[in-house]
Amino acid sequence: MITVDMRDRKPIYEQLIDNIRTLAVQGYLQPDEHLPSVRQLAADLAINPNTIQKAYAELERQNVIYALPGRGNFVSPNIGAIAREERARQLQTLRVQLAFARRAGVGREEIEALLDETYQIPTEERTGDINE
Amino acid sequence: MITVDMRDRKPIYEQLIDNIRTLAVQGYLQPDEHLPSVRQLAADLAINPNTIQKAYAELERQNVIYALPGRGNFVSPNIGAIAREERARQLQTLRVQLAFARRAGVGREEIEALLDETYQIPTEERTGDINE
DNA sequence: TTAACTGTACTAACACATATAGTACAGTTA
DNA sequence: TAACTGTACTATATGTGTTAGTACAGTTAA
Repeated sequence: MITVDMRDRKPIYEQLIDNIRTLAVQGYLQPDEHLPSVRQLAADLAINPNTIQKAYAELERQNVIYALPGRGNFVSPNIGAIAREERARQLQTLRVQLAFARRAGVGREEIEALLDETYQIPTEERTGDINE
Repeated sequence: MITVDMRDRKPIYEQLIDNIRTLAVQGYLQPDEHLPSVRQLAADLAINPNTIQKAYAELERQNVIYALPGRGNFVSPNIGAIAREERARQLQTLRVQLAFARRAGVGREEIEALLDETYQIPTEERTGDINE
């Protein structure tokens, strides 16, 4: 489900970019799946079509989706490369955050406990339904 | 050393807040140490005094520093509570980032490797010199 | 006492990013 | 043909961050 949070400090178009890329990378959107049109998604989320267009344009630049003028926007078929990039980015962000945590006085044992917690919960189900 | 990065998306006053709080919490600034005056720091960093004032005001609100009108701004003597808050915040941020990393497909072993890397490097030296 | 510091409180102006509103045009589809 | 689609504009509004300038009261040292 594509959503936005108006109270979030992050701009709407960035929320959309991260949201849709995550959905695509994690398999909640199938390759070549037809995304909602600019005007339709704008109506659904009650925001301006220009904002949707801005997000779609950036997602196309990132090769997460592709556009066929007159037809619509579609999920990129080779999402694997995007997934690898996303994975690398999350790993790098985690590396930085680990350093911050250590400098703040967090002990390794505490992080191990967090790891247990994080990997305890089983992986979520994936379907082709965009609304999940 | 108090610094700002003009290219950073984060506002200058927020950089200053995080920067100074980190220096205080990690012992690079001593309790009751005299901070640079609003006008002096503005001159050093080549930014507007109002921006410094905004950061100092917020740091005082967070009990990281205290102000004596006519005298200057000083590091809070009971920085311990601030340090505990900072530690909790970093832990919470780490918790969220771990969840993101897992969802992006990062395996537990990779994170264990990052942990080794993070806790391998010995702790840095701390001095009372503000310029370190 | 005076001069030079200090924090603090304003107003005004500017720059920038975000978001909205409206219009237009060309390609696609039923 | 009608109703979709993406795309490209211009204009406007808004909020945030930053700068500029002024002012006033408290502190400190010569």
